[in-house]
Amino acid sequence: MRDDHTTGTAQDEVTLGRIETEVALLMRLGEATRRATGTAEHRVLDRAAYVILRHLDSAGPQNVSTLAAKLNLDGSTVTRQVSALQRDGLIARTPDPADGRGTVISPTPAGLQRMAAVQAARTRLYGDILAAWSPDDRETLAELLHRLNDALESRNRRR
Amino acid sequence: MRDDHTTGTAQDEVTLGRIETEVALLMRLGEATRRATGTAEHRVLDRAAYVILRHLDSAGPQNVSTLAAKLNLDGSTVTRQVSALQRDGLIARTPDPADGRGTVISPTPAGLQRMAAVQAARTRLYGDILAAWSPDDRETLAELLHRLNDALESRNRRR
DNA sequence: CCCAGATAGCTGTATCGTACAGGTAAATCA
DNA sequence: TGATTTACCTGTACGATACAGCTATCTGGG
Repeated sequence: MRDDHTTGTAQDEVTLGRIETEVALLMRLGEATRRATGTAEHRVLDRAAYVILRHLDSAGPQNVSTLAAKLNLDGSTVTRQVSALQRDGLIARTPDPADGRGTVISPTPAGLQRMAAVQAARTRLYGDILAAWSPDDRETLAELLHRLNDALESRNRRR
Repeated sequence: MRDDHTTGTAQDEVTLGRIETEVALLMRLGEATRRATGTAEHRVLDRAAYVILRHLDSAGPQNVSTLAAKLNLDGSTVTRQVSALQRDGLIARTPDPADGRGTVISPTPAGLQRMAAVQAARTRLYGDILAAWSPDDRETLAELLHRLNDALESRNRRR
């Protein structure tokens, strides 16, 4: 990459460009990995379902709109995801006692179990991928990714 | 399922779990950001088109199969992406002089210009998001993401 | 108390990215 | 040269998503 861009210390521009590149690449690779890994056996839980179950697990039962807002998804999308999850017995819908329009979505034991299995498989996968890394580097990666996500999230919220 | 995995220290398991979580989150946020950012003005170039143009830019003109292999995509997918790019004047197809079955895909000036614009916008976005970060931290993030991608890629290739 | 608006969720429809199966034409090899 | 492989395209299907429009319910000002 040449120094196309003037502003700020050139070095910083370069670094930002690298980050942009690497994030784009990671998204592509992550998708490919998920596709390759999932197709085989745990086709059981596609990406959307997994994030919904994770969120329900960590944030507790909640209704569709809340879920949609948290996940940055349209309500209709979540409605459909949730329907599929219910069909598969992974979540339950109960009428919201406090609001006749709402339904509260909660994970079923089967759903939690399924989610945990996928999570464990993914964690194992990362263990495999990062086998050669030092604990320190892993720690730093986790930390920086966390901060990156925080930054992305607060920026998304701000607009 | 505690230390199913032996090798190491519970702490390491925890770190792997965090990495798994953060990567999943990043993919979701990245999608959301792209959607939010892109819709407004540079709806000009969706994700798939962008990665294709980037690849053509960095790796030079090449035919559909090569491109598909590099991008971990099915040939038919790339065929269609390329058709759309051609329709929009962003790439050109020329018959492969060395192989009558093949077509060589190359970016047009318009395509490169468009790609550079999107790339610059994204880089600017990261500059914005990471405004509060020290150059050192940015550098480390870029470096670790690069190593993570390398690891993911070689793992994908290996199977 | 009632109605006007807001909100929760669902359904219809559309788009995008992707895969797989099957076709045709060109290349290659035994 | 004929069988096989390769490169690409087309048909079809699916998953994830958005937006628009619908119904049922809630809520706040008269």
